[in-house]
Amino acid sequence: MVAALDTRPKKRSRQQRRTKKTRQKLLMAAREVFAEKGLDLTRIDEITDRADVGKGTFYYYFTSKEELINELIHGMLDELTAAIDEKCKGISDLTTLLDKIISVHIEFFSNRWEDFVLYFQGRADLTLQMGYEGIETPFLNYLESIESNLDQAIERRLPGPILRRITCAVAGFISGYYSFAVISSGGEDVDETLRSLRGALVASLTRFIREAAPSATMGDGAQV
Amino acid sequence: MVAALDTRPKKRSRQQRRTKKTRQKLLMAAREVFAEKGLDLTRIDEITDRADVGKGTFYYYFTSKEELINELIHGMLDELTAAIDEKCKGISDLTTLLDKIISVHIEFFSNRWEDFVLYFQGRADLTLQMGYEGIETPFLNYLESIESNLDQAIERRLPGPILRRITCAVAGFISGYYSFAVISSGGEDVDETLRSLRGALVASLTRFIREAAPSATMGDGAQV
DNA sequence: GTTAAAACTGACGATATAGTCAGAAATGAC
DNA sequence: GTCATTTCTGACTATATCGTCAGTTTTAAC
Repeated sequence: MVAALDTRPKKRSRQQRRTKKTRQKLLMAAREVFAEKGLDLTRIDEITDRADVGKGTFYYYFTSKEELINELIHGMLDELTAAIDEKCKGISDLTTLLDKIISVHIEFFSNRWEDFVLYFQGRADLTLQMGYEGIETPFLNYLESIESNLDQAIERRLPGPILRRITCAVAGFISGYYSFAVISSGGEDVDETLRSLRGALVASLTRFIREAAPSATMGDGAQV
Repeated sequence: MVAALDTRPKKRSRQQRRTKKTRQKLLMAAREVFAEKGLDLTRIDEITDRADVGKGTFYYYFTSKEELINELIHGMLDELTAAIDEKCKGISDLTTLLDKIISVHIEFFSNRWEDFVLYFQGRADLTLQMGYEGIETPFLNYLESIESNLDQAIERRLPGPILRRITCAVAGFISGYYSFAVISSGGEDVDETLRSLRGALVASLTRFIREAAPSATMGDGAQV
């Protein structure tokens, strides 16, 4: 009962690899289909077809589409949040920080169109009264990550609600611009387009924060 | 064949009123359900139930859910676009114009949550490869309305692509902020929250445009 | 090789939704 | 009132999707 506890951890590796691979095939297939037809209209059969596994296999790994969506969005946002934390930790200059936050987003979504669709569809789902359960949490974590980094870079401590508004604005600006750029650029060069506006975006966000938090830091030189 | 052309226009008013009312009931019911469950997951029965008409009535007025969605989004965006055109026509000062554009959005969506959901869900749908047909046009009209007003207020003529980028940014910023504010404010005081940031939003957008279009107008005084 | 456990399958029954249609009810014209 | 036209109805059929499960294949352990 106790002795036989770790007989398996290494020898089973073949099976483990197969399991991991199948699971991954399902997740990747789902990401693709979601980007084509949206979360709601995607059918399980379509996912399993694309993953080239039987339908039963899906239910062997997931209990429902909802669980799958949760895992995908959670995974994507956790990764994005981690990237923000890693790249922005300790930056105390606001402009530098904003520049970093934006470039993390650009790099993250670059060549990962499916993930941006997940991000955007997930967010749209949050506007509904009856959306998918459990999506809210990773989005709040994501916001909190941005928020704590901003908090660090703004010397003066701002009241919670104001800081939160600013955070929403920063996150909203980035994704909002991104999404509209998609409509009119036909979807190709969104990264490039965003990249070219990065400087202006940073400058205006810096200004936005100073304006929204009137007494905040003005320490790093002139106003411009 | 020609003489009997306008015998009916006035006398039929009772029936006409009924028709209009029923149609309206269906549209309003759909708006509500869409805001609860999203475009895709809304079933026809749910709309007709809420509108308190038989299911067949839906198909008497619309050929499909897609047509209904088109009409709703088209109507909403046409109204928003018209409001922008009306309120912003002829404003030549960039800051004043941006302030107006933002306040039009705030006023428009104020107490019309269902319309904001339509707006946002519609936009999310545009990120998909296989979304609803015909939604793109009204969104492009909407962008063009903002664009032509911006073009007027920026003294120097900007190259098309750059102007378009700026337009996307303005539209994206507004709706992006709006949508994130919803998540963390619980959905109540979004209007108020946005209103309180309007000044900062205007200032930073002004700056953004000047930054994104380096040689653009600097005529109205200093840099700040 | 044998045996047990884990991974996988796809046909199947249950359920849900779309869209139709023959007829009912309301309205307009007289 | 009658008759014709428009509007409305909800039961019905056809179809699509879900989730299950008895059985097959693969892997691990021996």
